[in-house]
Amino acid sequence: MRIGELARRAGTTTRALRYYESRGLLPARRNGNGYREYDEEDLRLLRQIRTLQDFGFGLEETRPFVECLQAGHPAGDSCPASLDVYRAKLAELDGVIGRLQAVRDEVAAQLARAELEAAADLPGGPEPRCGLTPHGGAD
Amino acid sequence: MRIGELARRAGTTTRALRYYESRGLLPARRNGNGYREYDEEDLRLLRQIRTLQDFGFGLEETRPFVECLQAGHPAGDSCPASLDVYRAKLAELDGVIGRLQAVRDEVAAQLARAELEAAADLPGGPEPRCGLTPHGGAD
DNA sequence: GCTGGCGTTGACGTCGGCGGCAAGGTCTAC
DNA sequence: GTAGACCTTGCCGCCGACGTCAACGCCAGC
Repeated sequence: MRIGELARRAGTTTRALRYYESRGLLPARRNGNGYREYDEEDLRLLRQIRTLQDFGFGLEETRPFVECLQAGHPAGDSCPASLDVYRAKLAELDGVIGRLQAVRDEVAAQLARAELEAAADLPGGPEPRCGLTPHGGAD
Repeated sequence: MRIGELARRAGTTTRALRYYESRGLLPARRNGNGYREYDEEDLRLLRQIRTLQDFGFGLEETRPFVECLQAGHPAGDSCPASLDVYRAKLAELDGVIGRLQAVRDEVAAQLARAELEAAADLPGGPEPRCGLTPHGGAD
């Protein structure tokens, strides 16, 4: 099949496919007129890429999975390198989630405080302090 | 004080300050030779910006806080517009965290499955399936 | 007067994953 | 033969928050 059909069947665009090829991720055969030619195996590789991308994996992170499939393994994550990517992504996600959660709690606290102060200011309250408190606590 | 000193005292760079000014966020007076001239109030504004930035707020999101301080309010979050930004950021964070958590759990599950299959493959296991499962479930 | 350390503006580079457009080649159908 | 649907390469644009020059001006000290 050609690039347009492959893109449609994988739910992506020809632009993305050419980009993947330029990154050496999804090589393509060429037929007589220079058109790219793909088969069902390429569709498998591409679906692996797309699935990981949908999960927030970067393109480079999908490479071990693709190479694993290309090497004839039954699944993209049948190889140790893929498992390493899983583990690294897991650690990365845990870090990001933890930091975001901390920020979320801090923002929620600041919002609650500011709302209280606003309510206290209407009847006539005391003088508050300056916005969001820096990380260090004391300046 | 001039731009270099302000940058040092706020823990940022002159480049960032000029950028903020170009965005209309932190205007500067000029002295005779064309140098930017700042005072302690500017330092307060800048610290407000930096604190919010450290929490992951975009520059535009800091604008209401800065304008609130410029309007003479005691804190950057003394104004309704700032509270709206808090609330929007809170909702945004909750959405992002929820999605990341879902991805995290999915990756953890895939990792566990793949590790099991790898262990089962060494002694001689059954045939597994393909990598990470797409969102839809059935294709 | 000359060095060095400040400051100025302007323009381009960064990172990722493509989108969009231009200018052309190729094949099919009518 | 010609419209139109596909394909090709290549290059610029985008998003945010600056970093990194380049080329220059200003001022203090020796």
